[in-house]
Amino acid sequence: MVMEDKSSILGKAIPLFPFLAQLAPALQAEFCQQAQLMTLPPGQFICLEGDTCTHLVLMLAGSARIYKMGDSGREITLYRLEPGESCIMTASCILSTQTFPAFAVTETVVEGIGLPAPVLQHWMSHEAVWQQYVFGLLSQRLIQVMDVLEDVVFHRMDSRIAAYLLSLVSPSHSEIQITHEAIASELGSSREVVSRLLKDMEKREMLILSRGMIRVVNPRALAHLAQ
Amino acid sequence: MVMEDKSSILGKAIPLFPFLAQLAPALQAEFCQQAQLMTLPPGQFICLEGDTCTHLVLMLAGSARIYKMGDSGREITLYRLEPGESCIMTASCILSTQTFPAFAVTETVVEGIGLPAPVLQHWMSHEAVWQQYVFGLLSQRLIQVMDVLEDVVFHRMDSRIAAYLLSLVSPSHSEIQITHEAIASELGSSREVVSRLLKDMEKREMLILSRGMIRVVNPRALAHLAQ
DNA sequence: AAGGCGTCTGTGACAAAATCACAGAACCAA
DNA sequence: TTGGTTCTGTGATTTTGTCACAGACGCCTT
Repeated sequence: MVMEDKSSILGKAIPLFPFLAQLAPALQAEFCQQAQLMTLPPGQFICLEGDTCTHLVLMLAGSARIYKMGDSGREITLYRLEPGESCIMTASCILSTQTFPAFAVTETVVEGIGLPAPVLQHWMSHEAVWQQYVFGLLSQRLIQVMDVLEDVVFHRMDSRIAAYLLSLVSPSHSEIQITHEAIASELGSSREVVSRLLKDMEKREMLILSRGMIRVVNPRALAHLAQ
Repeated sequence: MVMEDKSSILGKAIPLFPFLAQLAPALQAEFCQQAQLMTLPPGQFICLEGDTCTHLVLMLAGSARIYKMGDSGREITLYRLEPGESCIMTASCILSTQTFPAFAVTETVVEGIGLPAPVLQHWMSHEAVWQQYVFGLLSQRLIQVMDVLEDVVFHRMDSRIAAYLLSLVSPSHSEIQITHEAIASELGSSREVVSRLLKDMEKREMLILSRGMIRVVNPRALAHLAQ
C-alpha cells in the first residue's frame, strides 16, 4: 500500500537524519508525502555548474563528489557527500535562487531522498530543526573548503599527494586502486605532474606503481613527506 | 541615561540588520541588554587562528579581512566583513565549539556590536529570523571561498592581478594606493612574483608604477589580460 | 641640508609546477 | 591475435615560488 511505502521512507531516513524524529507528526506525514526515494547509478550527475536546483537530496547510501572544473578541463574536489549528509549547496541555491556553483556527481550507487525545492523553502523558513541541520552542514562545508584552499595555496604537490595516499590506506590494506588522472582531479593538478612525482616516490622506495594501482610499501616515509 | 544609551544600539543596528526589527519586543529588549557597542582601531585582530570565539561581532562601519596564513608567512584573503555582515565563522565556531580556522583583522576603524557566545547560542536555537540571517550569510561565504579556490587553482597570476587591480579602480579614479606585498597577500602569492608581473604590465604600458602606488593607464588592456 | 633608517621595489639564479607533445605499455573485446 | 582504448612515462618550455641581495624612496632627526 502507498501509506506503508511512504512511511517506510521515514523509517529509512531517521537513523541517518535523527532530527526528522523531532518534527511534529503532521510534518512527518508531510515529509513522507513529499519525499521521493531515488537510486542513482555511479557517474550520474546530480548538479551541473550553473544549474538551477529543483530538489534537495538527502543521502542514504553511497557517495558523491562535489568539484570545480577549469577551462582547461582540470578539476579539483571540494568535498564529498556521504550518508547522513545532503547537498547543502543545493539548499543554499534554492533559498537564494542562485545557480549551483560546481559539479556534483555520484561515485557509487547512491540511494537518496529527493525533496522538491518549494517544500524545502517552506520548511526552512518555519522549522527550527531543519534550520539547525542545514546550518551545521553548511558551516562544516565552509571549513572543509577553506581547508582545501589552504592546502592548495601553501603546501607542495609531493606532500599533498603523500597525504592523500595515506588517507586511502589502512594498516591491513596497502593497495590503492586509483589512476594518476584521478589523483590529479582530486588535488587540482595535472596528470603529468602527479605521474612524475609518483615516479620519484617509487624511486625512493615509498611506493610500487602499476597500472591503476599503487601499493604503499613505506608509509612512514610517506608520512614524513606529508609532514 | 542607561535606557536611552542601550536602546540607541538597536536604532543603530536596525538599518543595517533589518531582521532585528522582526524580533518580538521582549527579545529586542534582551538584545539591547546584551549587546555591547565597540570601536576597534585599524590592524586590530578580531580572531586569531585557533581562537575560541567568545563574541559575535555585527559590523556597523569599517571593514575587516579574513585570511589564511601558511608556515612561510604567505597569506591569502578569503573574504571581507562589511557593514551589515558579521563574522559568521565566529557564529559557526560558537555553535560547534570549534576553534576559528583563520585570522580576522580590522582594515579600518571598525564600529561593531558584540554579542556574547551563550546569548547567540540561545537565540540561534530558538529564533527563526536569527537562523535565517546566519544561514544567508554562511551560504554567501561558502560561495565566496569556493570562488577564491577556483581562481587560485585555474587562473594565471597575471590575469588574477589584472582582475584585482580592475576591481580597485573606477573611471574617475585610476590611482591605487597599495604595495606589491599587499597584493601578494590578497592573492596568495609572493611579493617577488607580483613585482615581476607588474613590471611586465608597466613595460606593456598598462600601468605606471611608483612607490606604494599604481596608476592604471590602459584599463582595456588590463581587462583583456584578466579575460 | 645631511645623514640614517625602515619600508618598498627590482632582479638574478634556481626549484617546483603546469602545459604541450608524443611515445609506449597494459588491458579489453572482437 | 589484433585493434582500440585507457593509462603511464618523459623531454621541452613556460609559469610560479623561493632565496639572496642590492638599490631606491620617504621620513625623521639632528
